[in-house]
Amino acid sequence: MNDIFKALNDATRREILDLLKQKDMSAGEIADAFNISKPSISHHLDILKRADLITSEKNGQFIIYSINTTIMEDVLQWILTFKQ
Amino acid sequence: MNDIFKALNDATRREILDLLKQKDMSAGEIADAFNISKPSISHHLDILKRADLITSEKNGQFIIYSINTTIMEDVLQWILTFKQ
DNA sequence: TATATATTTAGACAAATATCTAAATACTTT
DNA sequence: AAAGTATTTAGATATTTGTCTAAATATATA
Repeated sequence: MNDIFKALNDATRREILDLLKQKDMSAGEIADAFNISKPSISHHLDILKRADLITSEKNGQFIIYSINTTIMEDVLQWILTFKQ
Repeated sequence: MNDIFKALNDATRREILDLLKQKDMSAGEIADAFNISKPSISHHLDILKRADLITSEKNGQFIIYSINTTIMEDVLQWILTFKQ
């Protein structure tokens, strides 16, 4: 839970998730969507991956990232404990 | 949304919310539940309050904190955008 | 009014974080 | 094999964060 909230505590990373919600993307495509250096985006992707919020798969010289919605379920459950 | 995720990105603050989920508590009662100084807890309460996750009301020399579940709805909605 | 209790504010400090540039690794193409 | 493209790793740096102690503020009580 710590890793998840840590990962979500950054606007850039939340935007990355918003992008991946729409379609899988390579690291480069993701980086192109931001005004931030590729190494920094790579670091953000690493944090998201450690939190299991995304997965990656190598495809030739590209690395394709996908969102992992099952982890969101954990957050959802935590939030729901406050809903009554 | 930034303030909310920032507030949730700390185990102590999430525990404070878990406590307040059960009942309203004074700052002192909350502090007593942790092995952390009162000023530090006061600081955590401030961050939770800025995020609107809790409210406070003065009662004599005590300040009583309550959870504000309506803000959780915002997080819930954000999470739900990933659920399909 | 003086003392005790509850809480916050102020200021300091070590640890964590987001960012950068330069270099390394891995794959593709010529 | 050499050159180009994609991505990460390494190392540096400024900012943010969580914590502390000491002091200030506010209320209650003797």
